[in-house]
Parts: sequence; C-alpha cells; structure tokens
Amino acid sequence: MHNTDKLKRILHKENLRYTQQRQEVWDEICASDEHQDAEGIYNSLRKRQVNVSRATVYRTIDVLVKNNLVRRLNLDDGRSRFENKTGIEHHDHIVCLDCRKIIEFMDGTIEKMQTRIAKEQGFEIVRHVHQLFGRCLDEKCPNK
Amino acid sequence: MHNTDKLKRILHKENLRYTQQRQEVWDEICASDEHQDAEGIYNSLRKRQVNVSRATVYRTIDVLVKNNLVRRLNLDDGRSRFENKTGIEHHDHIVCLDCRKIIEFMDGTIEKMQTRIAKEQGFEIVRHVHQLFGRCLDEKCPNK
DNA sequence: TCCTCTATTGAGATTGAGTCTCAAAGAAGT
DNA sequence: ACTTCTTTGAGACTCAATCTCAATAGAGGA
Repeated sequence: MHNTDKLKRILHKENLRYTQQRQEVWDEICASDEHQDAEGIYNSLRKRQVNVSRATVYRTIDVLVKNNLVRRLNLDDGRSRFENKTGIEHHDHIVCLDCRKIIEFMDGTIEKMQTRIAKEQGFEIVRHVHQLFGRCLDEKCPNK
Repeated sequence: MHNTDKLKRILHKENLRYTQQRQEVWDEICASDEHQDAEGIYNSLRKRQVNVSRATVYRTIDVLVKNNLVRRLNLDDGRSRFENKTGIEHHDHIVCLDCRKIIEFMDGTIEKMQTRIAKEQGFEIVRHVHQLFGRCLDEKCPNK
C-alpha cells in the first residue's frame, strides 16, 4: 500500500480530514531514516519551502503515532525522535554515547523471555523499551 | 557502610563540601522506595520542615547520579524518577499503564544476551534501559 | 576561635520541548 | 457555490530542568 493511502486510511478511520500539511509531515518521516525529532522534521520541511507550523507538525505526529504509522523513541536526550514504523520489522536500538549513532537490533528469544517474565509478574505487556547505550568502535567516532 | 559515609566519600572524591542540604536530599532518597521525582523529593523535604531549594535538589541529585549512589529512571512520563542504587542488585522495571505501579525484574540470561548482541554490532555497553509497559491484573488497578 | 578563601545556596529568571488558544483558512458533502 | 465543521498558524503558555548572582557558610590554617 502506498504511503498516501496509509495516511488516508487512518485519517478516515479517525474522522479527520486529509490535508496537504498532514501529507507533508508524513512524507518527511517516510523520506528519512535518521530518527529525526519534531524540530528536525519542521526544519526539513521549511528547507524545502513547505509551510507547516510547528503546532501542526506536533499534532500530525500524534495522530501518526496513535495509529501505528510512526514510532516515538525516547533516547534519553530530552526530546522525542520518530521513525516510520510501516513495512518494517519490530526492533530495538543501540546508541553510541559519543557519536549518537543509532543501530537497530532484534532478538526473538529476548522478546519471548520478556513476555514470559511479565506474565509471571501478573502483567500483560503492551509495549516495551529496550535500549543499549555504549561506545561504538567506529573509526569516525569522536572518542577514538 | 552507612549512608552518610557513602555521601561523604563521593563528595570528597569530587572535591565538594559536605553540607546539610546534600545530606537531606540523600536521606530522602534513601528513605523512600517509591521512585520519587525531583519535585516529590522537594515536597517531601518541605513537608518535614527542611528548607532546601529546588535548585539544590536538582544539583545534588546530579552529583548522586554521577557517582552511582542514585539511578535516574526515565519512565516516559516527562520527568526523571530516582532510586537509591546502593546495596541493591541491578534490575529493570515493569510499569502498569493504568495505575503506574512499578515492579522490578532481573534476568541474567537477558543481560548476557544483550552484551553479546552489542558486541556483535561493535559496541561496548555502558548502560541499558529495559522497561516493560503493560496492564497489571491487580484488583485495585483502576482499569478493572 | 577567628580568618580567609572558595564553594554552595536560594530566589527567581531563563530555557526548551511540547501544548493550547482562537481567529482565519480550508475540506467535503449538498 | 454554499454551508458546516475541521484544521491551521502565530504566538502565548506550561512545566521540568537549568542558570544567575548576591548572600551564606564549609574547611583548613593561624
């Protein structure tokens, strides 16, 4: 399904109108895989002459997150970052504390274990956060 | 080692002075296991007639966190929460989305697996965040 | 105990991400 | 094109956290 159709589908489901601004915000999130924050999305749009207000960027992101088109990441740096969640397998993140490089990982065994652990404690998991912070061994990383 | 000694040790190491305010903040964190936020710690102190400013609460917490006496938790609710980290085994958290109940869990196998995964990706882990958000089955939980 | 040198403190200003307000603009059905 | 109702944008506002700076108070030495 094309990105525009995904957007139209959730807007219809939520009884919201299809607007140019919402399309532009969603396009920007689809176009980048850099885990941009809201300000970054806003700046990227302005850079290519798209006039969308900050308020609309935030409001649109909320709709996209609520409807599972976008994932909100909290990487402990004081702002939310966003990634397109469609057509992508679930994964968690490893973050370099020096260069802020973000890479993705996924381990089915860990996923199953955490579900079991939660159940043993009387919880039904809705979502989880699993982030590994450390130092990468990349030559270009500033701490080398 | 007594709590006061732990505090004095890190203050000395950091070339900082031992003050009544720093002792009070540390005492409050030691006295409670409710994962209080900075405002909560500030209010608890005022309630028992201890005059410490908000700025001092924040500044003291930073020193305690930096020196591993306190752990900062980011539970996705827009503020940091704190727990005494001394004399306590490492653990992660399960949080009920309805009643915000927090319980702790720890699984050695998962810990080892995440270290291995990070190494495979060229990272040396410094710290990790592993949080399970869901719904508890507690009778008293508001969503029942 | 007093002095001196600095670090610390408190009150309030400031920051910054995110939210809210409300008049004007714009979807979408008729 | 008309009407209705939603959405938008600009800027005010919120709230956790940080910063500023004059006044206060540790801590070592005399």
